Formats: sequence, structure tokens, C-alpha cells
Amino acid sequence: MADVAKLAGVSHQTVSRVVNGSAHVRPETRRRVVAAMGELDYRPNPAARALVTGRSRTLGVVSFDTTLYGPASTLYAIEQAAHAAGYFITIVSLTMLDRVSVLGAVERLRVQGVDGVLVITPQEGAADALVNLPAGVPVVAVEAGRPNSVPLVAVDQFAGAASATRLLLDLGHPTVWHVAGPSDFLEAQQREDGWRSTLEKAGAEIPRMLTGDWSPRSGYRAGLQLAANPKVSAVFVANDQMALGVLRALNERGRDIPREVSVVGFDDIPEAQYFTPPLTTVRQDFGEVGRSSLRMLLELMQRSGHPPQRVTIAPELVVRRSTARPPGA
Amino acid sequence: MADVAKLAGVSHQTVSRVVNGSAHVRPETRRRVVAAMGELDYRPNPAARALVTGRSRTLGVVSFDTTLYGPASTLYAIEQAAHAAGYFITIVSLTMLDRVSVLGAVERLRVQGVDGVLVITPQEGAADALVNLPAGVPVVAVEAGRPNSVPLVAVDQFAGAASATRLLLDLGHPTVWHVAGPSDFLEAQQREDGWRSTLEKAGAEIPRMLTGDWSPRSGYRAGLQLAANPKVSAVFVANDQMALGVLRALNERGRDIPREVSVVGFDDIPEAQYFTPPLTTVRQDFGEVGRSSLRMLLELMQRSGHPPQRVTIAPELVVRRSTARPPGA
DNA sequence: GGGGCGATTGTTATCGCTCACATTTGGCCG
DNA sequence: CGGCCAAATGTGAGCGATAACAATCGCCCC
Repeated sequence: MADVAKLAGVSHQTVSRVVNGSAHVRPETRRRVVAAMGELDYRPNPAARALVTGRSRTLGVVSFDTTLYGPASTLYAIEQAAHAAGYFITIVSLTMLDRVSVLGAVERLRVQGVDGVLVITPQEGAADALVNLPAGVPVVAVEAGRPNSVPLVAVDQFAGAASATRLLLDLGHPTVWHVAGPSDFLEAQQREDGWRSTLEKAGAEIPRMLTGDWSPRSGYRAGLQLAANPKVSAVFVANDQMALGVLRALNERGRDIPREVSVVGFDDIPEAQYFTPPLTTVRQDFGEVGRSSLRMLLELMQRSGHPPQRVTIAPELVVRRSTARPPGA
Repeated sequence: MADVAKLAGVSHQTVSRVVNGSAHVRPETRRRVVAAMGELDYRPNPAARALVTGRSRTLGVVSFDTTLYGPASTLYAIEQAAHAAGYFITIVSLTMLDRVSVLGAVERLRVQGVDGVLVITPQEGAADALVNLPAGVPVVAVEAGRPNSVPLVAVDQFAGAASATRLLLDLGHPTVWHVAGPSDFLEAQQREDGWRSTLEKAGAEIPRMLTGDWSPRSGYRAGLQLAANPKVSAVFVANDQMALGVLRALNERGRDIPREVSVVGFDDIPEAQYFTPPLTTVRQDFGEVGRSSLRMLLELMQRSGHPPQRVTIAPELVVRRSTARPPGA
């Protein structure tokens, strides 16, 4: 920077002003400085800048398995939005979502000097970790969180599950079975709640619930059980991957979908449309989740001390060919 | 840091030594300093450290659409490995992989002060961007690259495609159709080469090749064309998602898989095992790709001026139920 | 023509740390 | 018991930027 100043015949402060686009620099001076910067191939040192300003223009993202479609898409949208806002994203991915790992990750990011943190934590313990977070860095929870915790951006899981269940009921199915996600995932709980309370409201019998771990394999196992029960005519599965497994199991056991059994998934992964048959599912707009959460974090960073709020994003039921009226109807 | 030094009754330099785990500090002194740090809840400032040492302990990853299974898994493995090595990962994801965006992304990371960069760039223009990269930051290419470019870690696409094609030939199919990926992806080209040269070597007729864009939708379209041709008995599809589309199209047109038509995919995404029928495919070990590339980058950072090298990871053919002997056999 | 004022530009201190070197300490040996 | 050497600790100088304030410059107006 000193070299640039010398070459342009100005002080280093003026160079700084040009770099930061400050007003109060004569166009002619600015031109000279810009030319000097070009000639010397000068780039400001972010460490020096961070040292004096106290901010790094870097945001941290803590996420569970970024191999999964949901977190991956959310992360992607976050990165795009951050880029547009002039921020970098540094990511910490967790293999386990217990309280300790989440707190550790946030702390690690904080030490590293990020200006804010987004936490993509669908799991219960992880959400708890954010309840009494030591202050110091603005944090926004994404996809799931506790009330009275940090601000939250999430899709309305309850509504999504309810609409899926209602669809099946409306088609004439006497009741709807459910393959839930792991019970320690808040989203799994909320989807279960939406399913259960819709059945209750409709006065339908509530069948025994099956539980999987989000994987196609666990869906397959659940599907085998469902296939064994001739009374099963409609299934709401807590995510598309498990729904894929259910589809396979039913198919193997010779149950025709949707003529004999209707299946609804959740997420709308890109593959869902090409399952056999194309899967009726509940779409979550992960892109919007990512963008909203970034927007909220940026706001929180501006005027901190801002009261926790929550943004809810509506899911959308996508009807395809895995659902139909029940056999008798 | 000054406060810690005062509280512990030592100089700031001694505190620095303790923080950096340097030798030459008496255990008793170290204990006092550690206690003081704990009491004051002290954390070293990374910006200050980066300013003086010139390194940030941060690595950059430039990647194409991190929503796809391949890049997502690779990224995940990279992050895990980086974490273990004490590095942070900052990520830039690209929507387009042309020369300019890739160079821009690398430059952006460089300006931001990363110690090294990994570029996950399956596309041609992107790979070209790395050929005459301005020096300054160590760069390793992941998944695809040019000869005479930066060091590269990738799965042997040619071998994978060859093994898939050979499997089908060995089952007795007279020849093998191919649904390729976009022609500007190096991986698509290499898979095509593997397919073509295996057919040539076997003296089999080389059917007209179809091309998709990696999406299930494009696979579906290709599948419809294949279904219309009764001579098609074996198809090698360049990725699992397109294979899913092919499966659907064939199924819709009443072609039984694998009795009438055999299908092989590429990647082995987690869902592949639960397709209808479970997909025979070529597994790429993305985790290993991620770990190897990080290892290579770290090496490159140590002794720079190190000659470009390449690490090749062997793919693995996973035989499931979408392949069988041809109808006549 | 001098005063005044806003627009430019320069000066100095400082951010929190590590590096290089100077200094002190402590133990062992002759 | 003094001297010597290595181990332990301290001192001062930057790293490369921004912030706060000071100093000029130029122009307008009475």
C-alpha cells in the first residue's frame, strides 16, 4: 500500500480512501491511485483490514451432513446470497448433532472471527445448543429450532404434513399410515404432529407409526412391514428417500402403486419426479430458506439486540402419480 | 493478550509462546498463563496472527453446483479432512463453469487470503482456466483437469466406463448403447471414450450415442428413444440420475428390466440401490477423492515448486439387479 | 484583498500478534 | 564459589490496514 501511495504521489490514507470508495477524493487523484494499483498489482490485505475494523466479511455455516439434499441446497443458496452481499462463507460440517458439537462448532467459528453464524440443525440436541448461547456473535437457526431461542427460518413442517395427510384422506382413504424420521429430529416430530392431528381432526383411526432414519434402506424395511398388512392403502413417508425405499418394497411384494397403495413423500428431491411411479410429495423451497436466513442474519448483524423472530416458509404439495383413490372407491 | 500477560505476571511474548505450544516455557509458567487465559476468557485474534504470519489457516474450495451428489460428497470429505488438519474451508460455488468464473473465483479466494485452493471442476472450460494460472497460491484440481496443468486428483473415468461396458458385453449383449453426459464435461468425454474403445476392442458395432445433461429428465427423454428401438438390449448411462430417467422411460414403455434391457449407471448415489430395479453402477469413492486432494494440497503448500502430479482413484463396479443376459441368450 | 468554509489530503496512533534479538535465570563444573 | 552455558523470559519493531484528527487547498463573498 505504501508503494502504491508513493507511485501515485499521495499518502497511504488516500489510497485507503480510494480502495474503500470513500467520497472526498478528487477524480484526478483517484485515477492516479487506481493506475498505480493496477501497475503494482496491488490487493488489500484482508487480515490487516480485519484487524483494524474488527470484522472479517466472513460468515460461518454450521451444518449437519451436507451430503443430504436439504442441507446441501440450503447451503448452496446461502453461498449464492452471501456472495451477492459481499461475504465469504466458511463451513463446518458435523457428523453428529449433539449439544457439544454444535456449541464447539459455533465457538470455533467465533474464534476464527466470523461476523455471524448460520446453523443448519434439524436435530433436537443441536437446537437446544442454541437456547442459551453465549452472546458475542449473531446466530440464526435454519430449518429447525426451539422457541425462545435464536431467530429461526424454517419451512412449516406441520402444514406440509397436514396437507399430505389431508390429500390422502380426501381421496377416500380410511386412514393414513406414517413412516416417520428419527424421533430426535425436530422436523420428524413436526411432520408426525401434522399427520397425527390431521387424522384426529378427521376422526380417522391412528395406525401404529413406523420409524426410519431418513435412508432409502430404512424406508425399504418399513415398506416390507407395510406390504405385509393388507389394510394399508395410504402411506405418508417423512422424506423422499425413505419413500423410495417404501416404493421398492411395495413393488417387490407385488402391491401396485397407486392402485392398491398410495404413497406421499416429503422434500421433492430432483429424483422424485422420476421414481416409479413419479412421487407425490411436499416440496420444501430450500433456496428460499437459504436466502431468507442469510437476509435475517445480515439484519441481525446491523442492529443487534434485535428481538428473536421467526420466518416460516410455506411448503407446497406436488401431486404426481403415486397417489390415487383407494381400491374400493 | 496484554491483560493475560499482566494477570499471569509474564510478558506478552511468553503468552504467545504458550498459545503456540512452543517449547522453552517452564511448566509452572505455562500453568499460570493457561489459568490467566481461562480466567479472562481469552482467545487469540486470528486476524492479527494472519497479518503477521502471512497465513490464514483457511483453504478455499471452488465448486460447481454443490447440490449434486458428487461435488457435495467430495466437499464434505474435504471439510472433514481440513478440520482434522486444523484448517477452515471457505467455499465459493459457481453456477457456471466457464474460464472467467473459475479464474474469478480463484482470484477472489486469493485476495481473501486463503493458503491454498481446491477446484472441483468437472467442466472443460473450467479445467482450461487452471492451465496457466497466475502463481501465488497453491491449487489442486479435483475430479477433472488437463494434463500439464495443476496437480489433479480424480477417479479413473475411463476404467469405470470400460468395466461397465465390458460387464454388459460379457453377459452376452451384442453391443451397448450409451447415454452420455454433456459433451463439455471432461468426465462425460472420458466415460464415452471408455465405452467406445471397449466396444471397438471387442469388435462390437458402435451404436449412435445419446446425450443428456445429467438430469433424470434428460435420461427419461433418452430412455424414450431407446425404448422405441427393439434392438436395444443394453445401455450404459453416464450417471445414476439419468439412469433413473432411463429406467422410468423403459418401464413406461413396458420394457422389462433386466429381462429385456440391461442398464448400468455411474456414481452409485445412495438411492441407486433402491431404484426399480436396484441399479448396477460404477461407484466413485468421493470421500477418498476429497481426502486425497486435501492431502495433496497440504503437501503442495509445504514444499512449493513441487512438480504437478496426479492421483488416480480406482472406481468399483457394483453389480445389482438391473443387468442380466440378453433375451436370446 | 482577507476571512471563512467546505472539500481534499496528510499525520499519527493503533489493532493484536509474532519475529528477532537482548537479557536474565539457574544449574553444573572445575 | 565464580564462571559459563543453555534454558527461560523480556523488549522493541513491525505486519498492513483504518480511525481520528490536523493541515492544506481553493474558491466565494463582502
